[in-house]
Amino acid sequence: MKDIKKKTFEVIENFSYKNAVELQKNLRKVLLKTEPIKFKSFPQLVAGCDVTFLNPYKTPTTAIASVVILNTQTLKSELITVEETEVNIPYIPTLLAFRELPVLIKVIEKTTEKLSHPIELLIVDGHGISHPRRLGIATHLGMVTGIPTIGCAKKILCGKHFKLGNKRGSISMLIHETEVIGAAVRTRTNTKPIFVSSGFKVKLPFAIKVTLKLAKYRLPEPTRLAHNSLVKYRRRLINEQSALF
DNA sequence: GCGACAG
DNA sequence: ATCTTGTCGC
Repeated sequence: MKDIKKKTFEVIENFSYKNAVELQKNLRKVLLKTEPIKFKSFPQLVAGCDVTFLNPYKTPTTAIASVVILNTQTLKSELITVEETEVNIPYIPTLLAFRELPVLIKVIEKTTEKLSHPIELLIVDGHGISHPRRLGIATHLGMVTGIPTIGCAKKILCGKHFKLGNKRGSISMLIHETEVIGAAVRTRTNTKPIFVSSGFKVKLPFAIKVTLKLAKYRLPEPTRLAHNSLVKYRRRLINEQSALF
């Protein structure tokens, strides 16, 4: 996957809409030749990641990313890593990955240095293949790092689904152009569903199973805790800055 | 042509 | 994605 990382940074460093879309289409072809992993047992540790920005409406700005390693038995975090990077690409629908990937790759590499084994499974805040070109950020990140990933988004990017039951565990397939691209999953009774999809090397049924097992609240614990850690980190950064004068 | 559009 | 108070419902 060394080549994929290189190509990704080439597009980011000389960014254009056309080149970004072209890379997604090429990665899609590679993905179709990739065999999913067979998980023999439920992983002991599952990672989750999220990104925030110092000023989300301004470009360039500072991107901050967090990875949480979660113990799936206790649902407690075992390790939290945060990293920062400058970003020059704005948010463009369907091209989110090009804005958030550099800081995510950085924080994942830092996390891996601290661990004795590679990350077995990673839940990403965003879509996997439930994307117009089937190449959302969760899929792209998995292909760059080689880590099996699951996409968990709070809103639909594309596709439709039938109504869900109101109870936790209710599911409805997300369909786009007659294809199943993911699922709307009710992780909490009487709460809006989230949208789960295969990212990299993980099949949809397992992605749904993991998501439901790790979701105490609306979002699965790995991504929820990653987001919480970023809220605290960002607040601290902003307080330090305003305390300077 | 128009609207929709993860974070 | 951020900011922001109270308010409603489980």
